[in-house]
Amino acid sequence: MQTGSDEEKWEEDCAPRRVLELFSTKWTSMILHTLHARHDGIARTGALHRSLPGISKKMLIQTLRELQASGLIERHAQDTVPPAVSYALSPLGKLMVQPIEMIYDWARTNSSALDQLQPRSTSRRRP
Amino acid sequence: MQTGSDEEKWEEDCAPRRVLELFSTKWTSMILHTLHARHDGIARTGALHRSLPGISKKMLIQTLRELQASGLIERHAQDTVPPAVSYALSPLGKLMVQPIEMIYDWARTNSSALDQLQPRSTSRRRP
DNA sequence: CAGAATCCTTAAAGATACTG
DNA sequence: CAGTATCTTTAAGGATTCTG
Repeated sequence: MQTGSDEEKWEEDCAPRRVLELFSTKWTSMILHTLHARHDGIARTGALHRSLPGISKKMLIQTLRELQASGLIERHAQDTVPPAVSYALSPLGKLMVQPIEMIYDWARTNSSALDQLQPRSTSRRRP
Repeated sequence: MQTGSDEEKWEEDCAPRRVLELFSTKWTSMILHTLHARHDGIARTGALHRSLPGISKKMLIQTLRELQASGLIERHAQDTVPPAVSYALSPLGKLMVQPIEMIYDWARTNSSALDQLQPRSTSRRRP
């Protein structure tokens, strides 16, 4: 009994669920994390792409667009040729980085325990 | 520069990504959270169902099966009629509850800032 | 370099009905 | 009460090609 209101009101649209939605898109958290932890909050498209093993160009751009629409990152384009585009964490983005880093930190310090986690047998496609 | 190894090795299968995968299944975190926060770690199927607004019976059972296969919960069935089944957090499950609660706590204390988050326009189906 | 435009393949999710 | 069995729908993700 910590805060007083132990009778938590369960709405379908509560703050936790909104955050979880962000986590549910595969690349969202990884992009925000990489932007923060590897590029100090701002990076060009190509650099970002190279820092994210496994992502396709399409998913990178698409997720960046969604992050921009959500107000988590800002897109800065210099009208040169060839074009130079940077993506930077917005203030709201820097806030959202907090829970993401919490997860990353927790995962790293508990990585050995996580080895016991039985992996899900999804997408067992042969190479 | 905190830990020393700032040159983080990026593998596709690292601890953070494994945790994020759990978060990517819609109901996983909510079930674990509910089990922990509303039922003290153990609950019967029906009670759990009633505590999770919006979930279908199929998704509940299906996700419970996956959580069980991952070793996060244990299923206890009494062979009576009608059957009485309980699901309880395993030790590993209690561990995984930690990051989930971190997210929930963070989301609640930052709920006002989260209002600025532009919702994604997915599933705009009319009722 | 950055991105748009297609096409395609899978899962995730949900609705519904049936069973012991 | 707890669970299975189907059947749809939709979205997520990915591969590839083209453009300024």
